[in-house]
Amino acid sequence: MGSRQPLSRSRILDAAVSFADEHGVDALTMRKVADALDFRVMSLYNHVANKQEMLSGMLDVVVGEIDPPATEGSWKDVMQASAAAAHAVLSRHKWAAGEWSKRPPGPHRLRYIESILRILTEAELGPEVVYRGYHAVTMHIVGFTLQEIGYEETLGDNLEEMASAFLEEMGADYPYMAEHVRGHLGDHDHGDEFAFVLGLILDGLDRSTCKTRG
Amino acid sequence: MGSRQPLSRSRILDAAVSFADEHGVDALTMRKVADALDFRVMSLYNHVANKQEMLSGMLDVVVGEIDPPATEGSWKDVMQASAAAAHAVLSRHKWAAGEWSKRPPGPHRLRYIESILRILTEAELGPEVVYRGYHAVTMHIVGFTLQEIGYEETLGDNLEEMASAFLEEMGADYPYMAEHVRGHLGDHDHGDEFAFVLGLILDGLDRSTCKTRG
DNA sequence: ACCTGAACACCGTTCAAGT
DNA sequence: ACCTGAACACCGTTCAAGT
Repeated sequence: MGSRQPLSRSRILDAAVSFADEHGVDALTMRKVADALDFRVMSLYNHVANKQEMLSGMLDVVVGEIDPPATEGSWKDVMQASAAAAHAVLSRHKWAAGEWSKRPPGPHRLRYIESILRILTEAELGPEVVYRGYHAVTMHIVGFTLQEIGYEETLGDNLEEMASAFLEEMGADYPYMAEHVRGHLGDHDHGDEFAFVLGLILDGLDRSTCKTRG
Repeated sequence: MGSRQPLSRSRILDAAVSFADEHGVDALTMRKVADALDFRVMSLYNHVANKQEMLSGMLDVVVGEIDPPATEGSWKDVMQASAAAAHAVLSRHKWAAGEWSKRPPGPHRLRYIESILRILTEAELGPEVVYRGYHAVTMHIVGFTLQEIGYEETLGDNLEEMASAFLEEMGADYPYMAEHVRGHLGDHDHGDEFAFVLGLILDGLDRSTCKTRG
């Protein structure tokens, strides 16, 4: 808590990330971050420009936790593993996916983007498929995680309770949704959906390259 | 502006949506919404519970603008058209995609979800593919739009300028990104990326059904 | 160079008072 | 039933003063 080492940008970002992990990004306040570090608010402004810039820095700290992709293996396996690593990190910092598209990329994210593009380029998919594939893959990583977290948070802790309440109240009006909710509840194993959908995209990219080639 | 009809939940939501469209959701304030309607702040609380609930209502207003899917045609065509309609609406209200995963679904969104599930169910893909397909499709609609808007907003109005500045400064350090940025800048037509990636997903779902069917 | 007290212009929300 | 003045506990940020 109140460790009285001198303040620094890095210590501020770390404290802010921890706070957001624990209390959510909506509760994040310059004053709360300063409190956690046992300094007064205004001191923060000696090391970060303002709250927006601090949030950009926080996201880049998180992106820095994503392991760089493997240097060998089939491109699809490498891509799947790298996406899984990103997914794990974004699941650990539940506020981060929501910030992803709002913040300009910092140094860690630039390197991350570069690594994704490298995988796709070295797969020799052709420039057009690389271009579109990059957007498709990053969209999936961030979008899927965001959706997953959204489910958890809006349904709250008592997931089962909420779901069965929905089934009783509105199940008759929304038959297809009722069926879907039953799918969420049931003990049926849906496997790794994140990897499954990414697989569809990667296979599709592969196939559309073949079409272009031949 | 200051039309002095009596206040109502619906008028408040409409005014708030207009304000967010014009100035962004970060600038949205209870006081500003009240000002736009020529009432005082506190009056809003007679019609909406609080700011969070107002935002949920605003998102549901936006979802209500999405045309319901066609009742005939191949399931992929229907899905593509419905997704395009949603994409158009979310592009018109640039703040909405970012709220999507944060807000509990309102009545319009429940009907929207139901319509997506109906399309997939009637396509006879099998329960497992319907379950995963629903997540994949909604993820794509919201995630892709979010990413598109993020590009626009972080790059700002002077897109070309920013991009060529990046190319000169960091092009050497990030060769793959440099190539990608050139793709964004060039006059090469990339076609409808939104539809293209959704196509990969829909074809993949179709194919994985065939596999399951055996 | 870095920390901070005081201050400013704003927030969301409540509550009692009006009509 | 709906509107509102006053107030409360908070914000982000600036600036001049301290060391």
